[in-house]
Amino acid sequence: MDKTFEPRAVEDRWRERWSELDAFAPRGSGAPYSIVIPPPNVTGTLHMGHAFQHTIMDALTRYHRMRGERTLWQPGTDHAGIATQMVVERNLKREGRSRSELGRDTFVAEIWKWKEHSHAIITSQIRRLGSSVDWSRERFTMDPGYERAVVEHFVRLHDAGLIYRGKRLVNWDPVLQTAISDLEVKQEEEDGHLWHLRYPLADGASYRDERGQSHDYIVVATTRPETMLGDAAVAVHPEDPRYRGLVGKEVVLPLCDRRLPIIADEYVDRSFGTGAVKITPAHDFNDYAVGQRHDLPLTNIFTASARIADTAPAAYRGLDRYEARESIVRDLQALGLVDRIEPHKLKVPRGDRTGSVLEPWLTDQWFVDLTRRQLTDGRPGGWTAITEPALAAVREGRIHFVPDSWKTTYFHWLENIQDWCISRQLWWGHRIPAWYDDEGNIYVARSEAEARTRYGLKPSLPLRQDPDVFDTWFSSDIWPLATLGWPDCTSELRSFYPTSVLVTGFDIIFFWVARMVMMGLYLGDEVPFRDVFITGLVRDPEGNKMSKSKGNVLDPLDVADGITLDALLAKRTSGLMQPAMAPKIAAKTRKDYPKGLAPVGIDALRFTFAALATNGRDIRFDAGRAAGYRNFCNKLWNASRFVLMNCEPAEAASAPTVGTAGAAGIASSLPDRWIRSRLQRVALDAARYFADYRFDLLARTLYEFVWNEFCDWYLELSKPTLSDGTPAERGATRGTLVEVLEATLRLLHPLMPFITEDIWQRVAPLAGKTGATIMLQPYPVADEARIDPVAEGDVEWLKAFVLAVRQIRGEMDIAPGRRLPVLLRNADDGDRERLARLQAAIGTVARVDPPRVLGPEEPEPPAAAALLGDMKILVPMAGLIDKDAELSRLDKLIARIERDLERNLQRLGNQRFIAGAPPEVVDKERARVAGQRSELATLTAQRERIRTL
RNA sequence: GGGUGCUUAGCUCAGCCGGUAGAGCAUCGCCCUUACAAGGCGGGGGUCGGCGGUUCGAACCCGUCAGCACCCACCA
Repeated sequence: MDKTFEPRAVEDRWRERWSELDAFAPRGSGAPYSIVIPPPNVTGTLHMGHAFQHTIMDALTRYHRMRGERTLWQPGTDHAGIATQMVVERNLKREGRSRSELGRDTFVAEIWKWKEHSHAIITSQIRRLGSSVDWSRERFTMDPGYERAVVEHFVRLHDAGLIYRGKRLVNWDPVLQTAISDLEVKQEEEDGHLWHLRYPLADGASYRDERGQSHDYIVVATTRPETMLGDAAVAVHPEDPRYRGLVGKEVVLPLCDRRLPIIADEYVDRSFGTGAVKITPAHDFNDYAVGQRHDLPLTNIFTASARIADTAPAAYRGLDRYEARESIVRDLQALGLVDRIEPHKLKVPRGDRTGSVLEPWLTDQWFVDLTRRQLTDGRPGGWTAITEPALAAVREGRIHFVPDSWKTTYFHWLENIQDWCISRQLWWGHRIPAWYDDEGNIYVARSEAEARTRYGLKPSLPLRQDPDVFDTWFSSDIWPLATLGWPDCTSELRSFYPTSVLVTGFDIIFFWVARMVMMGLYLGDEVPFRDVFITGLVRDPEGNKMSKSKGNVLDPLDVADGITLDALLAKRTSGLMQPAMAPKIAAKTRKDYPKGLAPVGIDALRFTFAALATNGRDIRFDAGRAAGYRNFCNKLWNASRFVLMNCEPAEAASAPTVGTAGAAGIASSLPDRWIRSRLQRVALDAARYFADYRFDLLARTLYEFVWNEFCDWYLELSKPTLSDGTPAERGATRGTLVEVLEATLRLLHPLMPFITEDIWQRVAPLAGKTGATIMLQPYPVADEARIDPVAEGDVEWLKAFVLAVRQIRGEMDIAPGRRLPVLLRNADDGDRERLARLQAAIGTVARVDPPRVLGPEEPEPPAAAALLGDMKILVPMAGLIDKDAELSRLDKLIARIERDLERNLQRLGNQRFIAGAPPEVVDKERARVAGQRSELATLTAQRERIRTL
């Protein structure tokens, strides 16, 4: 083995080998365990968040596979309608081409080309990460079988009365020129103005203001003066005394030569502005509702690109909405109709993809009814809305959120849900399976041919398919079903649905999780997954969200493989939407990664994600942490080298190598029993942490076991046996080394697949194990009979002994290599017995001569002292230890004990503590105080002795 | 306007059922001790955001305030 762990070579070797072995496919006849991948968008490449979630999913997959379950991790990718179309449009724009120029078919062909490109990158990234997905089952949301499922999905919902088409006010993106759903709208507070406009009263009516002054107009306040062209009324509150006499009268809409009624509606807030509101039903969601109540006409004044339409006065037609605003305000000012303009903060709706300001716009769209319709397919169980079973499933615990608190968010959204607009005026996506004849009749069916037979249409009747496509999420909400073969009742569907767990981010609980639950229950008659493990977001070192535009993204493979500062700078500053940001991005990058990133390898990257995966919280990616786990890999690598050097047949020729420790009458040494005992406890913990999705605690437990117990203590304790033990003793220790290392590799494998596989291949034969891959070996299960509290106690004693000597050595700056004499005072029988057994180990590990127990009357030489219970450990000072240094060390020790003792005495002096606390706590406290008192006495005496030298 | 989460060492974070605060990184000292200098050994470093309450005992439970973050919502 090389002296240092070189991740890349190891990764490449095993990735290929696993692929040859077809080891990722479900096998065996165990209980099924399945995870569907949240399909990455084919918009580009995987980011840190994907790598994070993949770590978790792969750890779960490998763990359950090793436990012998029939395990499937279903892979695939998502066509991601808007997102992908935008990427391709942007690329075209760079080449000076456009979507409209290409036409639909050519454009879609371009997107397919892009899809292949992005898909190739994504799948190679997934392979690099070691994700053990079953590639043979890979799906894409637009592959033919999936397409069929999406059509079936729509038709079934439609036939059950859960789909309708209608002219509604929707969120319209004038740049993309498509409707989007409520979820895709981001409301941001922005600085704007509140324009107070005077609308003249008709027929000589008048309005008296608070000060009794009479006006021939009323003032309405608006943040969007240009929408006045579409006004249908002015509304006041029914109980507003200021306007009581005006309700039912009319105003003259300036610039438009129209009369508008003054209406009364509870919607109006009397305290805002003047208490009078212009109502524009076709361009505002609230006004739309008011308009419905009062039967107001809908005047659509915008075109699809948010220019003024021909329904408006000629003067403004064709103007962009903001040009129109300026122009209208100018004209109103000229007429003296602008009362005043105030600065005002308002919520501006923007598309989460384009960032463009959205318009509420009146169009024909398809909706899923999530609120009010009765199902017409006679479904048993009292379905009222499709949301109800989805709420019940979580409420009744058939689906568990981890962390549990996310269910609140889920409930809140489903309980306040609106109908879902699923049609998009895009070219990339699933065409809606609906056909129209020339009279506008709609025929929904699985195909045009089916439409004709279903609705009895003549073959000659011309039909046009709806040009729109579905919202991406309308196809991904059946992902767990469709990837397993639905609508066919395949054996995969039967065994792997419901899936075991969904691992995803909180940002798509609404978009995806809730909708999958609804559709899974409706179409699949079962929840789509039992657990939902919600991960946090991966953020940059300052806690900012990672995004290309902020220039703070990291490619997970760059973390694994390392990247120079220059290359990272180039990646982050190229192809920016706002090139002006480049210097700022470069500066921040230089600050965060002054030397670029050193390679850490996939295993360390994965271990980092696991260790940071605490309780669903967002994580700040910490390159230092990753480097620490790279060191951990190296530690494991070198510990394995040590084991192999000492246990490989050539090295071990002089003694029995392995075999089961304890077999053949070989007595296990204390350290052997201790480390095996610890191993059982670790296996116990690991099982618990997997069950609880506590990957952070899992990682920490394994890290500490390997480093702090196996390496720091067990390997050191094995050395004297390996060099000086009898052949039988050596054989037993070799057996334990190999046995514990081999099991540890299996414990670690789900988190660190590559390094564990590579080492396991060399270690397994020594442990008498065979197998093509560690992946298919059983995950260690604790054997509680091998937990050995006596051995654990003995080793604790030994560690305390060694630490005491090391403390003296360290504080006195005595070279580690220098052997020290040690004398003992007050050793009781237990101490003597342990000493006899552990003398060799102590000698090697603490680098001391065999400790000698002083006789009762034997005088004590000047020495530095430490305590182990009542036993005093003495390191004679002669030629080694400076008197003042030892005095100050003792002072420090004494001060610390005094401080603690004082606090504890105070506690014991408290009657209510004695009376109120459980007796065992009080006893523990008493024992502690007694110990501290005696330590203090001994150390104080020791200090006096040294002082008087 | 509702809701959720967070605040612990210089930094990033653990801390389970309430019982004397932990890790990694950073820092200081001694060491190239044949598994590992990507290492070993030792040290220093915390009023657990503030205040109040419950309790024999609070980082942990309750209340409150402050700050930060996020989510939802139709106030022109």
